[in-house]
Amino acid sequence: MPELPEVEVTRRGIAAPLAGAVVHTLRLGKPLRWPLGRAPASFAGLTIGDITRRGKYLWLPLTRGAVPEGGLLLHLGMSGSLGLHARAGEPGPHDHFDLVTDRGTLRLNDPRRFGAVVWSASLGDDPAATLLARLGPEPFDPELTPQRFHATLKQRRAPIKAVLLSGDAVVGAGNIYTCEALFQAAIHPALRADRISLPRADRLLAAVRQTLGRALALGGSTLRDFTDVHGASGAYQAEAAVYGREGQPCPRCGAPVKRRVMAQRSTYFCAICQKR
DNA sequence: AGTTAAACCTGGTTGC
DNA sequence: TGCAACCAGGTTTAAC
Repeated sequence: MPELPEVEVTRRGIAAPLAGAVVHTLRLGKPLRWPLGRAPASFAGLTIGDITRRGKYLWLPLTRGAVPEGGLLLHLGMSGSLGLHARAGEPGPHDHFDLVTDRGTLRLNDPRRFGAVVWSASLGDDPAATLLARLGPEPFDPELTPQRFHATLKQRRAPIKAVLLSGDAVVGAGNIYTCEALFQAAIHPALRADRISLPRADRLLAAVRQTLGRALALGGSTLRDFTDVHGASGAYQAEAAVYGREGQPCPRCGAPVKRRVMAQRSTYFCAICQKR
C-alpha cells in the first residue's frame, strides 16, 4: 500500500496524540520482515517523542525521563497500516505489533507482513542507519534542485520508471505515483534515465512533487488495505490518470491506457502523450 | 559496477 | 462450484 503520502498521512495522525505518551507494553504477533532486534527487555515507562518520517519509514523515538532510550523504526511494507485505538480489542490474525500506551494502542495491521518494526539505539545506529543510508533525497527538500536531480538521472541507464522506483534520485514515489508523475511530465516510462534533458528532468521533479503533494492533500490512495489511523480511506486513487486504468481512455488524448511490466511492476502509461 | 530476477507473505480476483 | 493462476501499495538479496 503505502507510498510516501500514505506514510505521511499516517505520521500526521499519530504524531500529536502520541507525543509524550507513556508506554505500558509492547506486543508482537507473527514475524515481520525483520526481528525487533536488541530491544530493551521492557518498554514500560518509556515516553514517546516526536514521530518523524524519512522516505517511507517512520521513526518513533523513546526516552526514559529526559534520557534517549533508542526508538522504533517502522515500515508499512506493501499492505500495512497503523491504527491508534482508545480501547484496542484482542489482536486479529493480521495485527502483528501493538504499542500499548496511556494514550491508546498503536497497532500495526499487515496481512502480507512485508512491513517492519525494528529497535535501534538511535537513527545514527544500526539497523536504522544502514536502512536509511540507502535512501535518496526527500522530494520536498529545497536542496533537491532540478540540477542535482538531473545529475543523478545522468548516471543511470535503466528506464526512468525503474530509476524513480529505486529512490536513488528522489524517495517517496512507489508504483502508483511513479506512473502518475511520468504521465504528468509526459515522459515515457521506458525512456533511459540518462537520456532525459535538464528541462524534462525539471518537469519530472515538479510532477513528482505535485503528485505526492496532491495525494497527501487527499489522504493518500486506498486500493485495498490502506486506511489512516482513524480507519478512513484515501481519495487519490479516484483521481489517478493512468494507474490501474488499462484500456480506459487517456484523460489527455483519449487513446487507451497501456499496461506493461517494467522493473517487475505493472506500469500504466499513454503511448501517445508520453514521449521517449 | 550496474541492472535485473527471486525472494519474502497473504488474500482477493480472474479464468478455465 | 472448485481450483489454479495471476495480481497487489515495497525493498533486500542473490544472480547475470
